[in-house]
Amino acid sequence: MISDVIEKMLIEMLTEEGGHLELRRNELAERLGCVPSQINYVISSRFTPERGYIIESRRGGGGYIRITKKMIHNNEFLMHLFCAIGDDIDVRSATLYVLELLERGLVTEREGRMLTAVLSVIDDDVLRANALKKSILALAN
Amino acid sequence: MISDVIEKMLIEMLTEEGGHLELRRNELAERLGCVPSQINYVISSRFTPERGYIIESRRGGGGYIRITKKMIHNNEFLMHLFCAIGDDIDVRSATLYVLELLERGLVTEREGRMLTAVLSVIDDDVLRANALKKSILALAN
DNA sequence: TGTAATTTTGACCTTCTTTGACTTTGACTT
DNA sequence: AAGTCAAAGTCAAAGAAGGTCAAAATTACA
Repeated sequence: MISDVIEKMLIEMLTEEGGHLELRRNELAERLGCVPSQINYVISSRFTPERGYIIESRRGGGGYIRITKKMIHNNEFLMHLFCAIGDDIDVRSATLYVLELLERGLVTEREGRMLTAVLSVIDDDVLRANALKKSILALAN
Repeated sequence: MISDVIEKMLIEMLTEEGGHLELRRNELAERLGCVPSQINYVISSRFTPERGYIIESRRGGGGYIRITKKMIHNNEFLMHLFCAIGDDIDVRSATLYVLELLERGLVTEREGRMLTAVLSVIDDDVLRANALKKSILALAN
C-alpha cells in the first residue's frame, strides 16, 4: 500500500530532521510515483493533530507543506488531558481544564486568561475541543 | 523565490537605515536580476499599511520609491490592531497580526503559537475576529 | 459473500509569483 | 510651450505550487 510507504518515509525524514520537515508535494509525489493528492490523503489520515502533528502549507511558486511533530508524549498529564477532551467539549468543562493546566503550572496566568477568553468565544463544542487540543499541542515542546 | 529575497533585502536595508529607505526601482531590479514590476509586487504584497509601512514614490527623472516603517508604541499598536481586525478576519491576516504581536514582544513565543493554533482551527471569519479581539483584551490587564 | 471502511486517481479550484507590454509622470532642453 | 527621456505604475496573462472532492478500486470484516 503506497500510503504506508509514504507514511514511513515521512516519519523517517521527520526523525532525521528532528521533528521538523518541509516538503514539496509535487516533487515528492513524482519521486514516489503517485498522484500529488495522495500526499494529502496520507497527511490528513495519519499526520493528524491527535497524533501530535501540526501541518502548515503554502500554495503558489515556492509553495511547500510543513510537518512538525510535537512531543506531548513525554508529558503524562498533557497526554491524559488530550485524550480526556474528546470530540467535543462545552465551555464549562473547557474552563475547568484550563484551570487545571494553570494549577499544574503548565500555562501561565496570561496564557490561561487568553485561552479561556478564546474558548468562551467559540460557540461550537466540536470546534472548541479542536481549539483546546491544538492549543495544548502548541504548548508542548 | 525571488520575492522572498527582495523582501529580506528591503527589511535589512530598512533596519540598517533605522526605518527609512529610499530606492531606485530599476536599479534595484537590475541588481537582483528581475523585472522592475517585481519590486512593486513585493511592496504591495508585503510592505502594506496594515503591517505599518508607508510607501511614497515619484516617477520621472530622479524618481524613487520610499519605504517608511511607522514606529508606533505598543498601546497605540494594540489600538490600531484592535480596529484593524474589524468584524471578520481570515486566517492569513490573523496569523500576520500574531506575528507582529510577537515581534513587538507583546506576546511570548508560546503565546503566539497558541494563538495561531486556535485561530487556524476556527473556521469562521467573524468568530475568528472576536477570538482575536478577546485575546488581545486578555493581554492587557 | 456482501457490506463498510480505506485507498487511489483525476479533474478542477484557489492562491501566489513572475513577466512584459503599455501607461503616466516629472525633469530637463530647446 | 513643446518635446524628449528617464523613471515609476498598472494590469492582465502565464506559470507554479498546493487543496478539494467525489468516483472508482481495493481491502477488511462480520
